[in-house]
Amino acid sequence: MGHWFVTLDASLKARWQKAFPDAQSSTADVVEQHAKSGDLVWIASSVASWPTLTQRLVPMGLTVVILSYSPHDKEALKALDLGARGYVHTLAAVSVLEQVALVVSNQGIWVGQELLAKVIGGSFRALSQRTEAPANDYDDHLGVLTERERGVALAVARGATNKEVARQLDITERTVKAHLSAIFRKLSVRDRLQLMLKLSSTNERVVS
Amino acid sequence: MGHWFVTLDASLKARWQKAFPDAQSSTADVVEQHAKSGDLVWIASSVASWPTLTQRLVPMGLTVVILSYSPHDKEALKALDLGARGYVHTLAAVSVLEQVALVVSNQGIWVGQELLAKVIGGSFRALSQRTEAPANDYDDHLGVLTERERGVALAVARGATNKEVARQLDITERTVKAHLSAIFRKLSVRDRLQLMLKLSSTNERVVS
DNA sequence: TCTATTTCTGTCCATCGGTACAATATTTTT
DNA sequence: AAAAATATTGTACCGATGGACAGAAATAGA
Repeated sequence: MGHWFVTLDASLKARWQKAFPDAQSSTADVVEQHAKSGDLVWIASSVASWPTLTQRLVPMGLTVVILSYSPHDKEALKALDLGARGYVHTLAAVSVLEQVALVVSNQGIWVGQELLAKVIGGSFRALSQRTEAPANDYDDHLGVLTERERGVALAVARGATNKEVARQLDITERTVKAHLSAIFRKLSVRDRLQLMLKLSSTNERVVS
Repeated sequence: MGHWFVTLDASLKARWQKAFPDAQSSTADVVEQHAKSGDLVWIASSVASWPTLTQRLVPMGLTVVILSYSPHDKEALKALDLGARGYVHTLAAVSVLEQVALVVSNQGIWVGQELLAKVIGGSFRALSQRTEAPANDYDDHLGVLTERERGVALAVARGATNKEVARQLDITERTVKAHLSAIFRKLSVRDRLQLMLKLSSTNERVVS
């Protein structure tokens, strides 16, 4: 199994070479063309194209780990969502990187404990609601919305612009506005900011 | 690193003293006032106020483990959601308690394997990374801002419009815009929505 | 004292966001 | 079948937002 490093920061390469002496540091293109199935690819999130790169590499059978200088849950979730199998601090100790390599190359997923706790906590709400409370906080806010409106509301709650929502749902921006007007009226909020607050207050899952 | 025990059950104290001879058994108030950052606090779930106590202790930099006579998934998830880092049976073997202490005091999370398997379907590994530099998340995001910029950022994160912020801080709308421009640049966000997300993601306090 | 930082303000302008009028087609309910 | 709800798109209007140029006063540090 080979290791590949993708970064713009030259100072990182020395660090990584130390952790994995037989690793190769290269560009996105080179990795895409020469990496073999099963190889492990470490990508710095400072590489702007890391999401698309991840999306391309994962289907090729490569294992991707994202490294971030300022790890945060949202980016971690995005990384996992795109198929990455690990999310670590760029400056994690070499011993940690070795452990990460071990875990992810054996079908494991490596993620920080804060995120893990949140994921578990979020699942808890979903589970407990189904088992004992049919009327849940999901319905409290989003239940009055139609399926389509829910989709728009969630996209907006993630910070998307109207244009982005339109692209995501493959409808025109005008339609997004129409749905939003209905959402605002039904939920009694004045704009997308208040909508965001309303949803995030009781429905953390919108970020995942 | 000190150990603190919070319980109403006197019989537990002897047990815990055996596991951790240098530990202190005391009340919630005492712990809150004397425990130091990094200390490990064991709380029996028979203490009715354990959720609120956990919520107060975690932000203080304390590591919290909840002990339950009748462990169940729902309570465990609630504990984790509140920031506890471990959930164990009150009568777990002393050797187990020692392992728990080792894991949680090294940034790990301890939960029963049944729960872990149930919630995450076996795809996650309960390994954890030690994220160095535990600069708190407040400074992570807002530390680079000036005092005034922080005020503007927090107001906007609560969903206020520029006009409202201007009124609140008794400055012109133009000044609010100037501060916002600086905030966006410093925090690398494109607009107030992303700012909102960035702040609420790791700093729940701003929205509450 | 000089400099850098911070705070506050101005105008202009392009874009975004939301509403007010719409209309049409599809699906669901009665 | 008729009615209601849902999903879609259009034009026009206007306030909100954010950047592009600014400038000026106060404060803190060297």
